[in-house]
Amino acid sequence: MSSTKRAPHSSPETADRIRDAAIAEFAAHGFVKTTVRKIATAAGVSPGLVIHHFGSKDALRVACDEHVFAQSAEIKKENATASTPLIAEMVSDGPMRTYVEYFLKSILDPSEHGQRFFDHHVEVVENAIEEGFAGYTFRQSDDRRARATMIAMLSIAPMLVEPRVRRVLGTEDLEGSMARLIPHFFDLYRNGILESAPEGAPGHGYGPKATPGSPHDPPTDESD
Amino acid sequence: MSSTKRAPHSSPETADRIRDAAIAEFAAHGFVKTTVRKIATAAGVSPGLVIHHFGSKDALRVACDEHVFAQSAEIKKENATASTPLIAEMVSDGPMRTYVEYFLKSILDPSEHGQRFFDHHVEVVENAIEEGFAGYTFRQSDDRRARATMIAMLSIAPMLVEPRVRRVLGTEDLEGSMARLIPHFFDLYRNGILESAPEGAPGHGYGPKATPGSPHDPPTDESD
DNA sequence: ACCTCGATAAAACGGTTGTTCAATATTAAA
DNA sequence: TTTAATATTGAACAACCGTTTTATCGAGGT
Repeated sequence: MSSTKRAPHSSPETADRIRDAAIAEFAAHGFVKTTVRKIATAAGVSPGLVIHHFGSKDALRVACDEHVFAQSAEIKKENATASTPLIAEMVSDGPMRTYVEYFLKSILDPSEHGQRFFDHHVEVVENAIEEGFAGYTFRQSDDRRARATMIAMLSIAPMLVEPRVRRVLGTEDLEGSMARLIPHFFDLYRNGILESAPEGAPGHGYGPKATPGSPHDPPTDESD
Repeated sequence: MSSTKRAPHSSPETADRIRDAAIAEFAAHGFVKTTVRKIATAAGVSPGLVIHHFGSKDALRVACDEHVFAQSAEIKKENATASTPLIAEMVSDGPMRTYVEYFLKSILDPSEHGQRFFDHHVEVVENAIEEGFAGYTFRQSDDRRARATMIAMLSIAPMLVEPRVRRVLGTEDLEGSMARLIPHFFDLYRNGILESAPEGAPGHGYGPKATPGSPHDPPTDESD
């Protein structure tokens, strides 16, 4: 028994090629605009074969989700002991950048898939806040979850609107935009951006008469 | 000569009703997912009438762009002398909130329309940085444009990912999520979030060996 | 050799899309 | 009242969507 049951006909990695083409298309144009026919053309196969291998467009998306999740986890693991900083890994070209864009498209799409990605990202950030990250330590807060959520938002916001930033700053690619913005983010993280607050200004609240009932018992976390 | 040439038949504000329905649909579901038929149903007319009044779906979008831009400018003007803080105006229900969501959907859509919105927003923020805003003053920077771009990003990021934040924090609506997050944003703006940096850490740069050529002559804006 | 089975392509199917067309209704002007 | 013009509808159109069907081909097992 030779036990190789698959690949009776031609290439056995055709399904992988279709999946990779789908990931690239989804990452570039989102899920609604990407059609099965475009994926098939990009993979060099017929539209029917895409369905044959994955059952449906939605099932193909699930397969892409799992592959992106697993692969980016592996890249992160390799990167933990490597010399490349992971922020540079995200910005520079390569598979990780495609995965990040896939991840962003998932978050923006109002479907269940993206929620998993975002939940996981907040969890990662929450750990980074407590244990430090790349030598940096963070000021803690009573409401750890909300603080981690805010920082998670800060970390994905630049890539979400980078195509717009490009035109405002005159930069030509993601690396250029980031090189221009990152100094300001570091300055924000270290020193804040406010120079002075109006007299009698509270540490938070929208303004004078906002949130009359304090709806969710917001923790007072003014550290000093 | 009575000079009223329009409205020979029934309601003359039918076109306005169609436009408002389109704005609501675009703001809620984006441009790709919104169909002419859904707009027509929401406005209580036939699909053909939508095209009759605006020519095409894209031309309708242009009309919506202009209306949203003009109306939100007017609301801002009214708000400048009113008691309601404009952040509360954005978060609370009402027409402004729909316009903000329309604005966000435009930014995310890779079309020319959203760029105008983002450019304008950065300009508004740049003015606010120089002249102060609601009693707050901001630390300045050499690269004013990049700093304004960063702050503009920070101001729209929370609403971009709020649907995801909802599930992470257990909040039930936009107001609840913001009430939970805003204290942390104020803390970030006033004090930053870093407690300590690794020894020999520069004020910026991705990490140890990043940006070897200093590609865009980033301004050194460490204020102190 | 035969048989089976999965990979694959080509075509077709039903549904939805944006848009057009023909017909009707209604009002302003003559 | 007649006429011209526009608002409005309902049906139809071509294009495209995801999916199904049909048929062909080739490799393995027996």
